[in-house]
Amino acid sequence: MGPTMFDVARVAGVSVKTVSNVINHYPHVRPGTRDRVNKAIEQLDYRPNLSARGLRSGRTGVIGLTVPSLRENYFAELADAVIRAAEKHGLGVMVEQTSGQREAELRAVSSSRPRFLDGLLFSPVSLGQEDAAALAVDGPLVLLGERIFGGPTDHVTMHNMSSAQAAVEHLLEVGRRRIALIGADPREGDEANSSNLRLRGYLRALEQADIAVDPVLIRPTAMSHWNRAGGATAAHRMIEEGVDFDAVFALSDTLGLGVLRALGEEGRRVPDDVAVIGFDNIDESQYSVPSLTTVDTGRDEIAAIAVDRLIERINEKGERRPPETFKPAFRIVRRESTGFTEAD
Amino acid sequence: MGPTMFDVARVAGVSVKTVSNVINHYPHVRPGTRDRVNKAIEQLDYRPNLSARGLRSGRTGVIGLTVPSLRENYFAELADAVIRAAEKHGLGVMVEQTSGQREAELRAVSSSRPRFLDGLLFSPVSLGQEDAAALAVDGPLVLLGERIFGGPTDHVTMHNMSSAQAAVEHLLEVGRRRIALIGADPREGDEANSSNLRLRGYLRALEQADIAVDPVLIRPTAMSHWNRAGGATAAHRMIEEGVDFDAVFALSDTLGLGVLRALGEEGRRVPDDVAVIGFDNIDESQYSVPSLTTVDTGRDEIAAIAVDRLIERINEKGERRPPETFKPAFRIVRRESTGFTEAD
DNA sequence: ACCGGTCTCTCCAACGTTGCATCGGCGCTT
DNA sequence: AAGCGCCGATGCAACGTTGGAGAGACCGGT
Repeated sequence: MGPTMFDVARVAGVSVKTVSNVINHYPHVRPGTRDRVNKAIEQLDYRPNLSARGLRSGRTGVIGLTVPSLRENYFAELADAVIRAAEKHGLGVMVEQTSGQREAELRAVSSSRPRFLDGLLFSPVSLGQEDAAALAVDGPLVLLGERIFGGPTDHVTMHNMSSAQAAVEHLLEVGRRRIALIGADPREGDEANSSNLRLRGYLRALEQADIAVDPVLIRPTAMSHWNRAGGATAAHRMIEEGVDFDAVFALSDTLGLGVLRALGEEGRRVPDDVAVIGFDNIDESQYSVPSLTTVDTGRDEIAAIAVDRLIERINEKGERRPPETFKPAFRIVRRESTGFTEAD
Repeated sequence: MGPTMFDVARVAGVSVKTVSNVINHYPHVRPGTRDRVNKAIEQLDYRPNLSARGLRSGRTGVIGLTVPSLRENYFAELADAVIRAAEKHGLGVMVEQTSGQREAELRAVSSSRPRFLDGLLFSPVSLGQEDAAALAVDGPLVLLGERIFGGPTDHVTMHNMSSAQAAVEHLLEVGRRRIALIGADPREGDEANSSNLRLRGYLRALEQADIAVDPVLIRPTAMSHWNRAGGATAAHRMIEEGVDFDAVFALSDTLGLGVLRALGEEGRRVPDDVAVIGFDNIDESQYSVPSLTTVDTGRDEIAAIAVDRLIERINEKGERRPPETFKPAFRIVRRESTGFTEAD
């Protein structure tokens, strides 16, 4: 066990409380005293014991980030952004994975999670609107994603509908008319999830361009198959069925990368025969062959906002600000898969 | 603030310590008492305060994982594996990123890191053999990767040399003779890092096949450019220089994916004109066009071993086992980029 | 019936830190 | 010169938990 405040106090010739005051930047400490204490801290390589601090003050300086899986590039990059944002505020990040399982997601927000996180950033994929109540408990919580709206917590999401609309408009601009959508929600209903919101943007873009919607172009893919394999399968099947299309709007980049692969295997040239746009702007899309045009949803900003809101909630005393929803700006990143060569 | 042991004790009609005993599976508690306590715990939704436990027992149940960046697929997948392995033992994982910077790496193992992690898994890229001493401090530590050998800690690494040799032998088996190596260390010396160890495997394979080494085929790439862009650049340059080659051994999958892209752009067919093998077996390599043959280095096993060793160190009392090095088995995963269609 | 040992549970103290109360001294106002 | 308020520092208690010691009940062997 390392040195404690007591040791620092002894070396600096002050009381333990004064050491605490210096560390916490309490203003009424004479510069000379402060220096002596800091020198002693350095000399002993003293570091505060976060357990003790957490016990006494109720703060540990650690927040949680709960995502489906770091193997999905989007979430790995989100985690990277969150860790960077948290670090700026001196917070550590404990990462938990749910594999997208309902069980695990419920566990993450409620019981059995030991008490020691100052707050939680939570990106559910299985919990839905009907579980909004489950989020009412358990300390500062900021929600990421679009599974649950109007819940009791702050919520950082993205301009799903308008950015999807812009994506489709981009395909229209490059002259496409038979635009397939890959990644539609295979379930009934119009629950406000990523799929359905982006679908609405697609429909709206077509409507405004006076293009009739052909249901055969709307290709369902369960969220659990929102990966390269799922995208490839969907594209293969569409071709197998003889569907006529000259563009694909993939509802995620990984779906889009799978589509690119399948189109290559089927001998369709991208973008000549088929233009493809993805969604998320993961690092990888920049390096695929061809590179993938996509929607940048402002991931870094999402992370920064989420961390800021969470910190605000953590510091909240009695008066509680009502829950808010935040949506950073998006932009279309034009790349080879829609006929451009330079990004940005 | 939630219920405490005191509340549970009151409801169950026992002492606080008995509650503690039940929670910690102390054997001498009557089943009836245990049930009453468990019922009270459930009823109150009691969860232990890890700060208090950590303060009293010196354990927090959280380990650290320090990697360069989660944006690199290899490390994202490693983090995934570590988190899963740790979860099996009831441990949480706090992830820190260093961006591969020496400063940040030194900070991670030594001062300023607040005391509350039970132990640390550390994967340095900038620290080298000369920094081995810096690792002597600061509690349980298990090293990942091949930057530092013979240090004062346990070390989980991989069969770099023999698996690289096997990779090159695979290329020889499919009839290639002019095998380029992309990702060599541009610096002088033969420090035992990933690059140089894999280079040795390459050299040994050629030697055993009685093929002369052509230095022009050994292409340097700084570790900081071990990504798709770096691989693409290296391949482009090699073609620009008019180098004759019929295979590429990329020292990482991301380098290999960049090579695939560049070869496509240059009109070289893979595997017909050039066979390519990567290293790491990241998820993505399975879905590239063409899919990338690679070396699976046993990432899950690395994570499991590392967590197990770390836990063992954490539980170590006085007698210290001398530091050990572990290397899980590897295997070659044959895919399209060397002329195979089925993985496994 | 007695004794030693085991089982079940309890009491007390301690982990390292910070919130609160307080205290002497100094400078400024009246 | 007395009073007031601020500055700089201190001491004490408390956060929720667990280690250790120990008390009483119970058991089996003699």
